[in-house]
Amino acid sequence: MDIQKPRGTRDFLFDEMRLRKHVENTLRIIFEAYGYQEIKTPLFEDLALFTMKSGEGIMGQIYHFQDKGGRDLALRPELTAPVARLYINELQKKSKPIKMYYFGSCFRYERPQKGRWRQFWQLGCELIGGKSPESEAEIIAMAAHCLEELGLDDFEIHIGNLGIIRGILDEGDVSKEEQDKIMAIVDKGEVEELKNILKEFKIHSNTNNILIKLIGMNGHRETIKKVYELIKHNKSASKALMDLEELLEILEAFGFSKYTVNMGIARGLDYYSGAVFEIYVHSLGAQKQISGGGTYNLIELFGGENVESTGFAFGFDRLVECVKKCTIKKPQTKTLDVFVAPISKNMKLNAFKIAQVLRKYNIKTDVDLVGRKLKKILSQADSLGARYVILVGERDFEEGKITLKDMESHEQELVDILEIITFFKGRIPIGSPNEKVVLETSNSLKALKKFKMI
RNA sequence: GCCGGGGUGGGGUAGUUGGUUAUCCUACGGGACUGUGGAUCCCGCGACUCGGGUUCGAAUCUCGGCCCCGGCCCCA
Repeated sequence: MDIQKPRGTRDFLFDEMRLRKHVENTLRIIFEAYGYQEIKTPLFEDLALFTMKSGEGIMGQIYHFQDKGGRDLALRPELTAPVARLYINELQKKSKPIKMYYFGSCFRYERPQKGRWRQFWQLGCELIGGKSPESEAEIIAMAAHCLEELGLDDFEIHIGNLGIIRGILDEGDVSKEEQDKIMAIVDKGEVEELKNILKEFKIHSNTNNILIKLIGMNGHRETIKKVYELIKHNKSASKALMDLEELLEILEAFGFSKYTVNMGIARGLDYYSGAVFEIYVHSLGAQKQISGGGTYNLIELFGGENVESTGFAFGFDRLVECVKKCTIKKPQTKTLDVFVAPISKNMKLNAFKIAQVLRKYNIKTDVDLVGRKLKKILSQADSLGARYVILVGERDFEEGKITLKDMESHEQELVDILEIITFFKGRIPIGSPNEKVVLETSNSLKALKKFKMI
């Protein structure tokens, strides 16, 4: 029987996991440097959590099932809603702002393609109860910080504010439903399609013209002025534009100014209310967006108080792809520092004892478990990338010594059993166990030495 | 859901106008080598994605499924 992994899922092997862990740890450190604390929510939730937010339309892409109790459950397709739920359940009365981050996999039943899988990972955060342009700016600065720390430089951060288009549409007396449809098409960036739907909805030509011009506008900070000329007659759109300008000003104070102002960012969903941003890496191909976020009002939708919330998430898998292609290679940590090789069978137990001492010092140590010949053991140690091999042989052992072989220089030297840890100090990363363990290991080595001296 | 390209040992491949025992490299296991790794030699292991059809005979032709790759749709 040949069982394959489910479509759109992946196995990650050693090298891949090492890279993923590197990316994960890098981001964790930065998120925590900005004061975020990690949370974890269930892998599956009540189905309604996801349908009430986005409507039944998303059902086609949800992994949905009934448990033995007949409950309708769903593997989470994203993490924003679960985090909002967690906030309502647990954190409503905490002092604001609350900063939390998460890392976990999500599931969507979609056609797999480059940059898109059925199980994928998101690493993101939510900032609940912050003030608007400040929180947004800090979050965008943090996102940029992450990318820079990972050594990426071909990313683009596009920032917009939904209040601008909404303001114009309100002014044109466009209904809520029609607005949402229009926003969805703006998000796609299809100008022709937009023209058609504006015609279909019989939108006033004045509003129409402004919109068409507006969504094509993007650039650096000077774009604000151009947009202002276009929409200055509209009070709420102007207010949103001012917010956006303030955001940019703060963002620059936070040290990031490589942004692109983009009026065409709409994020598709109607619960976004203020600033929105998306990050692209064009070299990724069709699925080039690695991150998206903004300010939204989801908590109220779920029955909480009206509290402003800003958040974003990285498409973790896509981020890893970027890092993979990036020329700046991270220093590769050795998977193994030491391999302990008994030269003859009767040295086996001694080899185990020595290995165990090294492990107490957090030295990455492996030892022969299958009783192979020395030649094979060395070959094994070599293919594992071991930096050193400790040869435990009878002749050396008679003198209370072992042979320490440097696999890179091919040199070897006799080292006193009691000096093993000392030998490694300064050569490989070494832990500092507590006093009790130090004493134990030291006694263990002494016993080993005495054992053979007799 | 749609379009296109694919699927031969663990990895990479040759073979595909149908015709012996399916090629080579690598990896892996063992040995030559009883205390010294990446070398060499020998031995071993191991594959035609699955199912139906055509045929005396299918890895090869044909149909369908599954899976992979790229794209469309979608993308909370």
